[in-house]
Amino acid sequence: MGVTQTHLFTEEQNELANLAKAIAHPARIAILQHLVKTKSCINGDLVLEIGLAQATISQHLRELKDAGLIQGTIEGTKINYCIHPENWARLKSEFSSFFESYSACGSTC
Amino acid sequence: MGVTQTHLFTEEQNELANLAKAIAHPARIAILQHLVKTKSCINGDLVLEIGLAQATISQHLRELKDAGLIQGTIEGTKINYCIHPENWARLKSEFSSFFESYSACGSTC
DNA sequence: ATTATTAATCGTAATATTGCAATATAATTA
DNA sequence: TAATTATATTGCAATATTACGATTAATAAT
Repeated sequence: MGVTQTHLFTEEQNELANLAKAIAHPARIAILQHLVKTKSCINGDLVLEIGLAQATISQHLRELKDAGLIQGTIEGTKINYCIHPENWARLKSEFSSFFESYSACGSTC
Repeated sequence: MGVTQTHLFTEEQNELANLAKAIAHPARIAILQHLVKTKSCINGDLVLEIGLAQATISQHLRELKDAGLIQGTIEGTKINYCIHPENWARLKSEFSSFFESYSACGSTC
């Protein structure tokens, strides 16, 4: 045990859960907020901005990249990360439709 | 190690990450979708609906309750769960403002 | 009172995540 | 080429999560 039984759920449910998991850590929230604010940034900035070790930041960046939320372009020895516009929009719309499926009116609890 | 260093982050970042974590599992997404659809439901329904064991569903329900996303009222031997309207609205608005902080126009990647 | 029904809790095993030091890789500069 | 700089990867330890059987608690029905 200890492994999520993804086969029990729909593609949509697993996808939404994975997207949520990608942002389910304050460091990754902080990274995304920094990317949004500065429009782009390099890995080293984040190590200073956030107090975590370089290896840890790199790991969080990879998770965000794997989830498709950010992309990086090589600039010399540095790597310039930024939000992935299309996937960000998709994330936003998937969460929106999830949240909006509930209209608070007729709750019988 | 293995423990998230919450002290490095703002209240807002930790809160958003925790809310994301609450929905970062397909079973919890499925439970919420079922609650949205049926307006209310009991634990036993979910055990049939989803293929997980009763103890596992109960555990997921507690996580959703701890995050404030659902509430339950006792009805005889059963417990009737439903979405927590105010907290759902808060969740929705926090995610909205997070997603909308990024406007896709000026990305320089 | 005893028995059924329903859900929560406990205990435990398996797996995942978080974090970092050390090392490796890749591009730049002297 | 060698040294430097910046990031990725590896290996490992600590902690968290997921899942479920067994048990418990609380109410309902007989």
